[in-house]
Amino acid sequence: MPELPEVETSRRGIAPYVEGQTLAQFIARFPTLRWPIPVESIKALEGQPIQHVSRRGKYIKLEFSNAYVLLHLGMSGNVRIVDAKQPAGKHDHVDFVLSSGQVLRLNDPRRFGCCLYHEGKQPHPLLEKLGPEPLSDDFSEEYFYQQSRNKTKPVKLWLMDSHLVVGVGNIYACEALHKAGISPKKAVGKISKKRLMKLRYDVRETLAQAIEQGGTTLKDFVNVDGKPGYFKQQLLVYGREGLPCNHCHSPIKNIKLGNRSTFYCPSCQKY
DNA sequence: AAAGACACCTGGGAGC
DNA sequence: TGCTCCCAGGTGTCTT
Repeated sequence: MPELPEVETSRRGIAPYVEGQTLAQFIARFPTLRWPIPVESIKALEGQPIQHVSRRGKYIKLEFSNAYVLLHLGMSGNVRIVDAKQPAGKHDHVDFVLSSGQVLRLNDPRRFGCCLYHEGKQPHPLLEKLGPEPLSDDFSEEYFYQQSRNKTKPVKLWLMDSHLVVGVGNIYACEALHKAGISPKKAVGKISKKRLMKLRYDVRETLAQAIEQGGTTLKDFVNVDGKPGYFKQQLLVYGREGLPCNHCHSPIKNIKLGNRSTFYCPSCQKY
């Protein structure tokens, strides 16, 4: 489900209900998501306030005074704020019961997400090697250009590598490349500086617009209010195989790149 | 060093 | 109706 805009939408949705609340109780109904849930460590945080809900890439951090809980939504996860009396449904694996009587509830059918504990000065190992935030100044023109040189990877796979930049998943990689008019197969090292700068701009614009729209709902993504994201209406290529390109009316193609579906317009994105 | 394959897991839809 | 097969918003790890 979630790329950066969906995670940010989730973060913004839960923050007002969670920040400043004390963790009254931690409940894990399933022992393992992608990795085992460190139940004892997180339970030890009971009684402490959750000071801040932040985000790094596609990870959500629930920050306590001296530790944080790291959540990832994987492919199918979502977080909701529900009343404590609401019975847990299938795949409602984790509850953070709050002093308000509400619950931050993590649902993740495929269990590709995670719920981890971390303390100490160093960042969690999973966060350590992440590239810059795409909407931050660290994601600079110079950085983007320098990283691209002498690389033979198809540009789409390069864009989706979280060591380069975080948060760009399959949907937004396809969309940004379409806006930039670049073939997803093109070796990134062979793309001119001018076209790369356009791509960098389009990555940022696509993500920013999707955040504004509350993310993309393909199937079942909902924000904390239970509402879908509205960016799907603006998708230019993703999921539009065979339909006419909005720009040139050629049929959109779907090819496999790195084993992921890749939608593009073979006419607008020839090179 | 870098690219590619594979792994993890459930559910929905297509086709028979 | 029900079976099988394929596909899905991610990403760490192992193999070439």
